Formats: sequence, structure tokens, C-alpha cells
Amino acid sequence: MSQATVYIWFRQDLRVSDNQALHAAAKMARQQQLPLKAVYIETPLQWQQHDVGTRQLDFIQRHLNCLQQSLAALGVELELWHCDDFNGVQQLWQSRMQQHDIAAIFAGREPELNELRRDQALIEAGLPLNLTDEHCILAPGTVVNQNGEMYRVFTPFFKRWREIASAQQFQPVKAPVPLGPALSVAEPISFSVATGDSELWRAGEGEAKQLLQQFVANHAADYKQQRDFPALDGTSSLSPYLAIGVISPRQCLATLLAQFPEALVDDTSPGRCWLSELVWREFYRHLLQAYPNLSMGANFNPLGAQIAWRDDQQAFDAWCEGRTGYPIVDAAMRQLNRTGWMHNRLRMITASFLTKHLLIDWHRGERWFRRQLLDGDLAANNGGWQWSAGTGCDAQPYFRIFNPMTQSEKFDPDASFIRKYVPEVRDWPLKQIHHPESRVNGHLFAVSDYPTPIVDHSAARERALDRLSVLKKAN
DNA sequence: TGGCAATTTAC
DNA sequence: TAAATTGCC
Repeated sequence: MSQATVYIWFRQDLRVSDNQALHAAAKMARQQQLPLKAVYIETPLQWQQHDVGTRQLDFIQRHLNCLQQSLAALGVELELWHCDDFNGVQQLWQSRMQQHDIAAIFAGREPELNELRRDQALIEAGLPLNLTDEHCILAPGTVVNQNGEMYRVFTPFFKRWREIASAQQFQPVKAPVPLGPALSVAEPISFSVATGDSELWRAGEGEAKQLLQQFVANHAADYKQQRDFPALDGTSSLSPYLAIGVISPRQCLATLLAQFPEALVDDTSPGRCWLSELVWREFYRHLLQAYPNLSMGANFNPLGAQIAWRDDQQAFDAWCEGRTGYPIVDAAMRQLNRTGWMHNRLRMITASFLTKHLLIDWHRGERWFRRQLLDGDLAANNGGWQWSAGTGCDAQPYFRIFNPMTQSEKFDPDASFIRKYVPEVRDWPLKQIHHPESRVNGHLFAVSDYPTPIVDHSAARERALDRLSVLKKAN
């Protein structure tokens, strides 16, 4: 049999720096003088079943090409393998193992149920798969209460998280040194399925690092004051990179702590607010692993299954396409559809509108988001949707219903964001932009190609309070 | 990481 | 009488 090969298997974590799996694989290859190969496996059917958007696939593909270059410089070849779904993945590795001796496979663990099962099946089939925790700063299962259970409320989770984290060092792992002479890349990585367009976002690990550095240096301190205004450039915009692991959350934390060393221990640190967002991300990932049925579409609150959602295709389509007649909602949905990204404040507003004003099942919104989003990520997307719907862990109560008019006035006061994405209302007076229902009263705005509101706010609010009251906590 | 309307308080 | 506070959805 030929010489055994060490494999680094990229799934998420499409980066060479701070990649513990790659680091461990390179170390083993060097110490035992074995060849190291890198692999990515495309699984189009699985992608389809998981509603991975074509735009995100394009983003992944572009980063695989960056990765291929970086790896080639390290003397490592990246191969693209193909199979339909995760069942095929197992067969692929097994047939590979029959042809060549596999010394070890290193990969980053993924928190989703199908992914965990896939990896478990490989291990049970005897493949030497070694998993590292890359996707959280503190691995799922390590932040628990005194009974050893996962927290159900964010604030105590965050507190415990800080206690543990402040006792540790976060030195990101460096990219491995070259294992051999640089290779030339003959053929770019190209998926067998059609991909969308992610060109609004720069590709590359270096770009992501630069974004991170610039955000921390120039915006992190003002994050708390600016993050809620979609017209401002107040958020990090790092989510697309975090979702596929072009940068690691540990790199984010290390960069933040370099600028604000006290952020973990001092409540008043300017770095605290963004830190809490990083930890929200971890909270949802820990939850996904603690409650596997979340991956299968379960309501975190079992009472959620009793909600009589409305089956209203027309309303759903209007929401998807950004023509609900509420400019703030429509601007948000158009931003999502056009760019593959939506400001977090707007994710809350649009999710509240779909689940409460339209009373449409949050699963449908979750799915639409997943297909459009460049930062599509089961844990965060599901967590956010269930938070908005009131069915989630530490969710907002069912009776907290965002008023689109109030939110619009508060978070886009001069309507500059709305005007950017909803040109139909560009010339309207501010008051009408924020209060679209005031058009109905006859005057100036009766004639417009912009739709009148598809639901009346007060009536929709009453309807939601009534139907969602099945979520009321039993006393 | 609300909203709403009744009620109290501040002028 | 407008703004701040409260209690409930």
C-alpha cells in the first residue's frame, strides 16, 4: 500500500490562520513525514435540502479559490470532491480509504444535527476523523450552570461565559509554515451547480482580517450608539465571513481585546457591546448542540406548535418581495434580496412583521432568509427567528409586537435608508414615509405605484395578541 | 434588543 | 397640559 496521507477536510472554517484542524494536520504530517492533502466536498443535494442560497455558494466558491492559493503557497493541494449528500460523503471516504491508507483526517466540528451525524457515522465506520472546535470561542457544553445544564437565558450565560473566558488566553493559532515547495494551481475550484452573485463582498482571508481590524479600530467603541441605525455603517458586516469561517470568532475576540483589554471584566468597557454580540452567536450555537431537535425545525417552546399560523401566500409573497406597503419593512426586504445581507435591527423588524402582523409561520421566514443570506447560518438564523416569533429560548414575549411606524421613526429618522431601497416613496414627506397608513386618508399620495399597507397595524396587533396567547406561560 | 394607554408627576 | 411612570398585553 502507498504511503499514508494526512487529510485536512474543509467544510466551514475556510481559512489557513487560526485553524486548529489545519494546524494539527500540518504538525502530524511534518512529524511523521507524511503527505498532507486538503479536501472540500461539494454536496449539492444536501445544500438544497438545507436551503443554502446560491449567493452564499458563490461566496464559498470564491473563498475556496482563495484557500486553494494560500494552501498552494504552503505546498498543499486542495481537491474538490463531489457527492450528492452526506450519505455519499461516507461512501466517498470509505472508497478513498480502500485505495489509499489514510493516516488521519482533521476537520472542524459543526454544530448542526445532520453534520454531527455525518461525522459520527464516519467515526463509527472506522475512519480516523479528528474534530476540533473552531466555531465557538468556548466550545458548546463548556458554559453551563451549576447543575451542568445549558443556560436558558442569555444574561447569566454571558456572565458565566465572561468568567470562563477571562481566565483563558486567546492566542490565535498561526498559519502553518510551508510543508514543501509552493505548488502552482492548475485549475480553479468550480462547483458543479449554478451559483449566484456575491460580488458586493470582497473575498479572501486577508480582506476579512482587514475588515475586522478596521471595525475594531474605528467603530467598535461607537457600536452601542450606532448599531441600530441601518443608514449608518455601524455594524461589523463580518457575519458572511464568520458564517463560513473565513475568520474565526477567536480572531475577533483577540482583536477586540487587543484594543479593549478590559472588555471581558469591565461592564463599562467600550468593547463590551460588540463582545455581547459575539457571545449571542455562541449562545445560539451552544443551544443548537444542546437541543438537537432545533436543527429539525422544532419550536424551542413546545407551545409554539399550537399556534394557528395563517396560510396566506399572497401576504408571504408581498413580504418576500418588499411590497407590504410599510416602507421600513420593504426597504429591509429589498436590501436582503439585492445584497444578500440585512441589518440586524431590520431583521428584527421584518421578522416581527411576518410572524406577528401577518401571522405567518416563522419557519417560512427562516427559510426565505436562509436562501437569500450570504451569512446564512442555521444556529443564528433559527435563534433569531424564534426570538422574534416568541417561541425561542430567551425569546421576546409574544405580546411584544414591534410597531413598524415607531421603529421607522426611531431607527431611520431621516428615512435615508428607506429612500435608498424604496425609490417610490423618495419624494414623500417624512411623516408619510414613517406612517404609510396616513396615505389612505385621501390626499396627495392616493396615486402611487407603491402599495397601500397590506394590513392595518392596530387590527393586526390585536389579532396577533389573540392568536399568540397560546404561548402564555402557565402559572 | 417594546408598545400602549391609563395614571401620576412636573411645570 | 405635556412629560414621565406604571401595569398590562
